[in-house]
Amino acid sequence: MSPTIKVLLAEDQSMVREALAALLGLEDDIEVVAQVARGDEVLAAVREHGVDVALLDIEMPGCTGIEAAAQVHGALPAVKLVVLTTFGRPGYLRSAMEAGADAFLVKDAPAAQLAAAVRKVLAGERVIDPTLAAAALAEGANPLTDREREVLRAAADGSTNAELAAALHLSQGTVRNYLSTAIQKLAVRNRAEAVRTAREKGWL
Amino acid sequence: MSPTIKVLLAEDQSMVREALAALLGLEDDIEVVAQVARGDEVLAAVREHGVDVALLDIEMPGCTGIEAAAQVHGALPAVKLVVLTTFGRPGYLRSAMEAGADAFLVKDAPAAQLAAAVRKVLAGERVIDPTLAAAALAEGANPLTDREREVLRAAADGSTNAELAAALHLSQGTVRNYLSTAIQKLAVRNRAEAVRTAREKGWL
DNA sequence: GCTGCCGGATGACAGATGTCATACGGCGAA
DNA sequence: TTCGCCGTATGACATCTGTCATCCGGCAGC
Repeated sequence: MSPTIKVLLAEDQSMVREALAALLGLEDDIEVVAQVARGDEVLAAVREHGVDVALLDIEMPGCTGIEAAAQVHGALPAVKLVVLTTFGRPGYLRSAMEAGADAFLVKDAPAAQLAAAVRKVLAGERVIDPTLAAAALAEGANPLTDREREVLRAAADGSTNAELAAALHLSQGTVRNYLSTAIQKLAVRNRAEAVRTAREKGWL
Repeated sequence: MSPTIKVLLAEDQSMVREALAALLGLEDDIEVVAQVARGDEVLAAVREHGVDVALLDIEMPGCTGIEAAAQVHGALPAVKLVVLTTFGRPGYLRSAMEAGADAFLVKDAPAAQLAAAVRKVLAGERVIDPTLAAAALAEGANPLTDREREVLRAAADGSTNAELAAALHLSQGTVRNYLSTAIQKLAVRNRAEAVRTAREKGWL
């Protein structure tokens, strides 16, 4: 009856990407018309191929799937967006939704949900794992300020205060202040734990 | 001519696992006869289904794909082992080979290499990315002692010296000594960097 | 039987990190 | 307009971390 659904797949690991394409290729009503390996190639590819639904992994070089989703949503609001991720972090779900995503799937969900989600978003539905949705709501919003987040992100690789200060054009004392407040807000005891929990919650 | 190749797929993320199954299902001479999501279910499944080739992801609950490979290699040496991983860490390659793996593939290699590797290992070949092999050789062996590795692994989540000491039944001073030697061996400047580089090299 | 290395420990010291009080300009909400 | 928060900064202080020298018992290799 209706023409096939044109899907774009954005995922950096070729093997996974092509495997997902094979999976979707088994569906009669779905056609993978484009594949990209970088977040910053998504928008152009969506435009070029007249994509109906974009399937976006979060962790990608160039820019994240969430940023790509925001770009597509801004430029072509009719395109449906499915965000697909390894990590079921509530903060990711929240950001994805704010970026205009229509569905949020974790990669350890059954494969059948992928094609199902594609059809549902095209029908105007939103697809979100209820457990994750609950977790996202229960956890509340990111308590970190922009600067705190930046400093924490920069500190994630084990850089010292002096290096952070140089990299962010701040004084060492200020760096310590930000880390200190971040540590308190996250209710942890040092920067390493702060990085860890912020990551887990998708707040980084 | 020859009967189909019986393959087992071990990978914890359902969506990826089933997608890889779909991919391999497109090949006439390959049949995915078993899928497991945990490392500790591999050996039993290999036995039960008379598997020819086991495809093992490294990061899995239960036990790692490398440990699973060692088990299978010990119990059923005729079974060919393909280790598949997200991270092309030279240390992983080294451990995989020591565990008896016949092939080592990274997930960002083209999908076609998967079926190709399955056929090659069955023909007695070994399949290893030459760049990775070079990196593994260039890097040398893991310089960390068992204890240093344990302490570093335990320190990875940001635990303080006191917690590490308690968890590992050591004195705080000893914990600091191990971390200090690990930091020197890895040529870095603090425990966070040590964790980071040890992870990168697959030495953790 | 030495010589090394590993696991384990102590003490001392320097430098890094975390906390707190305090300050100032800007900006948004009440 | 006043209050509060953010970004930025300083100084002082306590604690944590990293380094080093030194020690012990055990065990492997020469």
